[in-house]
Amino acid sequence: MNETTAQAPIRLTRADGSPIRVLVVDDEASLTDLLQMALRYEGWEIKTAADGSSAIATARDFRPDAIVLDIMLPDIDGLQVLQRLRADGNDVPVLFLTAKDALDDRIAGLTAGGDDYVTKPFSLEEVVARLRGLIRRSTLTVDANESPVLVVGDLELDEDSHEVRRAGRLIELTATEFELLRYLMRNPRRVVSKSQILDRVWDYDFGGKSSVVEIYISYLRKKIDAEGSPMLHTVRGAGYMIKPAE
Amino acid sequence: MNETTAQAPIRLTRADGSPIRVLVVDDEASLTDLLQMALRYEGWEIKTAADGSSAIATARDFRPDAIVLDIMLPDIDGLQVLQRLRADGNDVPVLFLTAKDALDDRIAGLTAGGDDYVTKPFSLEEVVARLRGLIRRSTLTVDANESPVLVVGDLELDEDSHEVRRAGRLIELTATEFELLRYLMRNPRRVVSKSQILDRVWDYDFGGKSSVVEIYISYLRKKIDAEGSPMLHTVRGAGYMIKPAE
DNA sequence: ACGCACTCTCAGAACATTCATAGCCTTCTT
DNA sequence: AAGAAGGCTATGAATGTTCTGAGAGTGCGT
Repeated sequence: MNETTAQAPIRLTRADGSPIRVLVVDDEASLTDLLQMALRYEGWEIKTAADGSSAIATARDFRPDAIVLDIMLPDIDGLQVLQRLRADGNDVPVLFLTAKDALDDRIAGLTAGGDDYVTKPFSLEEVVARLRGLIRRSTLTVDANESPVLVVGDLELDEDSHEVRRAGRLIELTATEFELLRYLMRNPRRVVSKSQILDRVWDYDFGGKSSVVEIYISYLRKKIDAEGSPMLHTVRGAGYMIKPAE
Repeated sequence: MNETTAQAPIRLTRADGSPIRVLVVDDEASLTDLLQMALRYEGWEIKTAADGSSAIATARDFRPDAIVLDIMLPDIDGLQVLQRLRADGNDVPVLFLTAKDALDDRIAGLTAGGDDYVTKPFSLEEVVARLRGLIRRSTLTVDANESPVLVVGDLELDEDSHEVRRAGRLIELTATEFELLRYLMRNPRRVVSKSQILDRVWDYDFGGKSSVVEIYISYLRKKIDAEGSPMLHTVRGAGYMIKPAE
């Protein structure tokens, strides 16, 4: 039979099957709303906080599996929030949000502890991918059969090495092509609209036309569907879909 | 199966599989925090102490597999802490931290006793490597299949002798090149970002640009990938990755 | 004190990526 | 069958990223 049909929706869970819990901390409501929606859609349980002290309190009660934490907060600095958590003996992995220009010194040393960061503006796919990576690597929460490799038919995408192979042959993708393909492969046999793609794969402040998606689908086709039967399908008036070649 | 996912993170454990325990002793909280984060990420269990007397007490209770011990402590000198431990019959290996200028003969003699030291400021890779070495050599704790030789394809790096060979041919590396290569080889087939590299391989007080990493990658390529197919890969916008040549 | 090896900055070259525009093609509707 | 709508892709400009050569500064050993 076709082993790709057995592929359940890719849904990271705790070892006991209960949903992943994530705490989102940012003082801009529009951002927490956006992240909350996106992460809920992953099947995760989300709580939000708008400042450092309530973040610390919520981290204690809610016991999240990961925290998304803006560096710039109205009361306590995000990095100090991290210190307080660690002083409490809380090992939860943290994904920091930071403005691209405010970078450098403050972030220094963070990734060495297994934490990570993304710069604003980000794409939701990127945040979700980083969170999945952090959670997968954290010792707290592990669903053992969770792998960094997405498979659809003879197409494989490795999130750790960033390698993509079709029928075993290595394919070079640019960063955007990679994220687009990852998104499609996380939704196999499901039509996703151009606006869904734009909302997930492009930065949230992207101001361009939705025809970029067409362009990038075209790039992907040249690389993925170059030989062999096509896996990338246009559903006219609806969007795009990936599925194993017949 | 996909053999690229089979590669487990290199994780030293005790003979019974339980996590390595390390006691970190330093009066600067920022340093113990940094080490704690980094060593936890190795999968180890960490306790910290800020002075000599609590270090001695914790060493008794916690029974660590190794101790990281600053020489300069508010109450008892680090070397005296060592003496007291040994007087107690505790053979735990010790990694001393010392300022570069405070290097004295007494410290130099330590390595003869099976202990070791690093000078501040250090890189986390160096501390972790020294600790791994100490633990590996200590009779207490051994996972038998733990070897000082990292192997990726036909590339070998010996952490004991500091020898690096590609296809059997000896390659001379500078200290920084060696640490960078070691870090990459400890994360084979995984993209590591420039900030991750900077955080792990460069001293914690390094204030420069992340473009040093590009330069050292370039040095490594000239030596490692000089002939034969390349093993060091740039993943544009993401970082670098090492993997066996195809 | 000298020379050598090493580390790191700078600046420009080389290269890759992103995205808009525009014309062509395909499919749908009437 | 014609027109309209939607989709595809070649071209190229602007931008962003990485590589590399030249050289300054540092520290080490002799």
